[in-house]
Amino acid sequence: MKTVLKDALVAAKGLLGYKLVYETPDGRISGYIVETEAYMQGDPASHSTKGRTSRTEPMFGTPGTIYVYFTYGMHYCMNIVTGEKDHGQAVLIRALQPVDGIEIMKLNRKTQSEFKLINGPGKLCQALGIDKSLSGSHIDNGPLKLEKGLEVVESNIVTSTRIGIRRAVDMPWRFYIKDNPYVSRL
DNA sequence: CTCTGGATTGAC
DNA sequence: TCAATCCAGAGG
Repeated sequence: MKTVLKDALVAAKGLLGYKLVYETPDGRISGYIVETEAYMQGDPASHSTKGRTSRTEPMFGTPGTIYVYFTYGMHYCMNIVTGEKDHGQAVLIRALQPVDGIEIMKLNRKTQSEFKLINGPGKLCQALGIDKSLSGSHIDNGPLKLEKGLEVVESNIVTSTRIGIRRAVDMPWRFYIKDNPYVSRL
């Protein structure tokens, strides 16, 4: 795990196929990571680019720290911090292929379609029931964990530009599993 | 304190 | 194509 989180670009690709697991009082919710985006140190599109603030403080923590932020007045998005402590790098988890707790997620998301359950960063947090309170926790000692999942070979990874950002729009730092029906979009 | 805009989503 | 909805961050 340590090597996977060595750097945001390495992690964004390397985390594809990993199983993201969330232990809740109602049961285990999990899914395979199928889509990610890297936010680098000094990246104009990253929340960390302007330095430490109360919101982005977790981004400067040790690799494996969870960073959750609230946006557009209604959505949470979840990241896993990578790289060295104090570098401010992270990987945005954009989509999962549902594995455990599918019924719970359908209730959380108010939809029956398994394909629209977690095919976007805001939907991911809604499906799992994640909010800001998890920001700053760590995958090694919190309710949110990573486990080995699918094997994904380099030739099955598609690279593209990131979605929804205004700055650094040309950086090819979004990655997803080729032909996977659970990604947010092609 | 006020103002602006956003790593989104779902409805039209 | 666009409104919903509210907080972080910047500026006064």
